[in-house]
Amino acid sequence: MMSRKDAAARLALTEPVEDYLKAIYELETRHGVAATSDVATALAVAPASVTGMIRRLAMHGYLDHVPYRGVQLTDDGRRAALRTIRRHRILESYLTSVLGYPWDRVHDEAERLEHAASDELIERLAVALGHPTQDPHGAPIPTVDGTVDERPHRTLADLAIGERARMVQVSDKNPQLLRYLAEIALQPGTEVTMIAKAPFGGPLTLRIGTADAMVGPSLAEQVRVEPVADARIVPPRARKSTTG
Amino acid sequence: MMSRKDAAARLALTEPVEDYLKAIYELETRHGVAATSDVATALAVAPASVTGMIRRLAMHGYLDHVPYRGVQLTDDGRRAALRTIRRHRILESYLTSVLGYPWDRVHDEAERLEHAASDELIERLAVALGHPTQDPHGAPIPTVDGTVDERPHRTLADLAIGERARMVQVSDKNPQLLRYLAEIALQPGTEVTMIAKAPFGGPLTLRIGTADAMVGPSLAEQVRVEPVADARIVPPRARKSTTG
DNA sequence: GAGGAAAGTTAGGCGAGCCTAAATTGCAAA
DNA sequence: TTTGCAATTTAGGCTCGCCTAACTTTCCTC
Repeated sequence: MMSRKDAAARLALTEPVEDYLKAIYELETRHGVAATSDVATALAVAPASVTGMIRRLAMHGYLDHVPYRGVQLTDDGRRAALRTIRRHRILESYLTSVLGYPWDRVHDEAERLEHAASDELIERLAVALGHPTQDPHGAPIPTVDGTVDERPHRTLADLAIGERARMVQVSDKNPQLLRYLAEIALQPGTEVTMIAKAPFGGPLTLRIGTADAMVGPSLAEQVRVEPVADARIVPPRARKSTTG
Repeated sequence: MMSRKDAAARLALTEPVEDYLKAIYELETRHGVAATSDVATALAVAPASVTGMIRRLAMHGYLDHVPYRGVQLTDDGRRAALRTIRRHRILESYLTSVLGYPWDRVHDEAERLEHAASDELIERLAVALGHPTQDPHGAPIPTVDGTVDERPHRTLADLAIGERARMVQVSDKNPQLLRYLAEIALQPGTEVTMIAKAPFGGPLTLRIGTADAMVGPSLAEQVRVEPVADARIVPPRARKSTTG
């Protein structure tokens, strides 16, 4: 009858606590489960530290933990995680749209601000942005009441030759990747056609606008896309000013 | 020869450390010295905790400490304090000017954000604001290289009857005071004339624009003013469109 | 089914910041 | 000059969040 502390003795949502909940949420939605060692990697912390924090989080009702078997967020845990993720993504949006940050440098800044900003600030930023639904990397922004449109996506690597798709999302955590994508003008909303795939994990050739770009398969796996219904290769000369 | 740790083992500027340096700086400039107990009060912490932190700060060269006698910031300590104060005041300016925060609610928000914001963010905000020199409460904003125009001011309570002055500054820490000042339209830049002073600590009568307001002496002591050179009571009908 | 590797947990420790209670010091008034 | 109070410091202890080292469990392979 005392496996969980009562709500009065709620665990403070300190910076580390918010980071753990967010990391666990992201691993759960991406891989179905959050392994202790994956959480440790994500937070750059020793596995033993994760076990310790998990016990504390479980004790306060943020997740269920079966030793050696795994961990599952409760509704409370998920709510707390989504609140932090909402903050992060709204901050990223504001930093890029209003303050002119390049998209490869907003992650670290948002990572720190998300713990310090009040709800009021976040909502004022959201209003200033016109209540955006996606952040600069295409990630959906959870609503205040904790719902997200987190649908599974195919990746660039999955596209068949000749298939056309719209880039929808990429992780915000790899600045080098983001800089390269900016270089080849591939960002959320951009349409892309798979031109060729070299065998045995060789490079993929993409058509982005009128230019071709070669990317490695590991990059392609990180870029999430949504196939475009009307999907044929259109020779450059046949398209006129659809974008400009 | 080892009273201070070498620069390599620099003390991390954590949130508490920045708060202590800021509080000590403010007490030093306001009262000449920073007493242990005053620091404790300012930070809502036990005096014994202050002693402990002071030892740590002294060990790392942020201040000089003579036990039982007092504390004095070094150049390093002052620099660190001013950096935090610059962040705080730029954040307050941005929150009011751009995001529409009322001036009585920016302090707490800035207090948390000042520790999380990067130098880059602060400078982008400063640029967006056109490099402001004062925050919404009239406090001077230190420059990046750590200089401030911190000149001593008279207070509203010091004004002689009939004397005219411009309101220059008020503390950002008392929301109720700030809300009342907003109510009687007294903010930095506003001109005010001392109409009457009731004896024995009684209320003071001020003329602000065309309206009169009564304020207590404790409020008047918190409002800093700068006498206006050309100082006579001007009847309302004699002034025409000097501001509009 | 038996090993062994990999994953996870427990044990024991550390520093930062905080606390209370018990000295100690300084100062001001008698 | 003494005395007593106020300010400060020391002593000892706490939690949080992290660590390494040693252990237990799981699971995969033979």
